[in-house]
Amino acid sequence: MFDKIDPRSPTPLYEQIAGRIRVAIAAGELEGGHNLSSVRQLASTLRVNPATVVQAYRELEREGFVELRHGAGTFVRGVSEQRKKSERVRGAAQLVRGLLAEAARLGVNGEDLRTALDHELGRKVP
Amino acid sequence: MFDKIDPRSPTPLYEQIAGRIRVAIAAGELEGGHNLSSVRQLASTLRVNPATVVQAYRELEREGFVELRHGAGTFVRGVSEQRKKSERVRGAAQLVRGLLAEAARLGVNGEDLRTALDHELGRKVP
DNA sequence: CCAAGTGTATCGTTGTACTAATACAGTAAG
DNA sequence: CTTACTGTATTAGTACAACGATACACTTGG
Repeated sequence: MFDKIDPRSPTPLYEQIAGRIRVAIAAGELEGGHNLSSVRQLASTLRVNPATVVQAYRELEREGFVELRHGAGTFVRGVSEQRKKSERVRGAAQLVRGLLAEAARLGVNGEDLRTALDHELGRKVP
Repeated sequence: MFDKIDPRSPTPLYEQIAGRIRVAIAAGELEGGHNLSSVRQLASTLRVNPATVVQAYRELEREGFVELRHGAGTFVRGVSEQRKKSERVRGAAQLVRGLLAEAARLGVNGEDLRTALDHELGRKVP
């Protein structure tokens, strides 16, 4: 899962790490109860400091994707399909609000955004 | 135009300044050729360092909204309605691509985004 | 119980964004 | 020309995020 991680990328290491795991969970590749690599183990694999892995795990914990158990390990949280969907909707709403704020800042209206989104989505799934 | 500017806001001062002017231009309140306040003048008005105003003007220049003329002043660029629209479309597309990248990072799919966008827009313009 | 594993907490170094200070260079009206 | 205005460039200080180093505390299998 972690063949390529780029230390020179503008996106922080811990974000890259969290990102991989996040999508793996969201895609169902990692099921609830799965025991993730330990902090030191993953850090060693990635040639990264353990604290950086911890930061990634903490972010995933705040988002409700994993659970850190002191002395035991880090485990993927089991979430129902129902919950998964509502979480996706909540996440989407938050993203869209950010988008609208940014758009207002640039003088771009909502209709332009809808058109652009349809255009981008249409390209991917025609 | 600059009654309230917040030094304690998380958004940088120069972004706040650029934002006001940007929307004013996009909304047509400032027409092409209009001479903006000088760097020092605006800085004095806002109780801010001139270099901060310069940074705002530079950002607007990169985006093609204004033109800085050494020794003369800073002027609003005249842009045709056609160009304005295409610029808006370009800006919207860029924003949406960023949104999609962020969404992928979080495991949110495009359909969820479209639903969320429609929802948010529907609330504002029912 | 205890040893080897796990996460936790704290601190220091580094890099970068933001803001300011100050000296420089072009323009144009008188 | 001169002067009073414009933008330009360089530098410094501050704040904060990212990353790493190291010592601590909990859990579990033997």
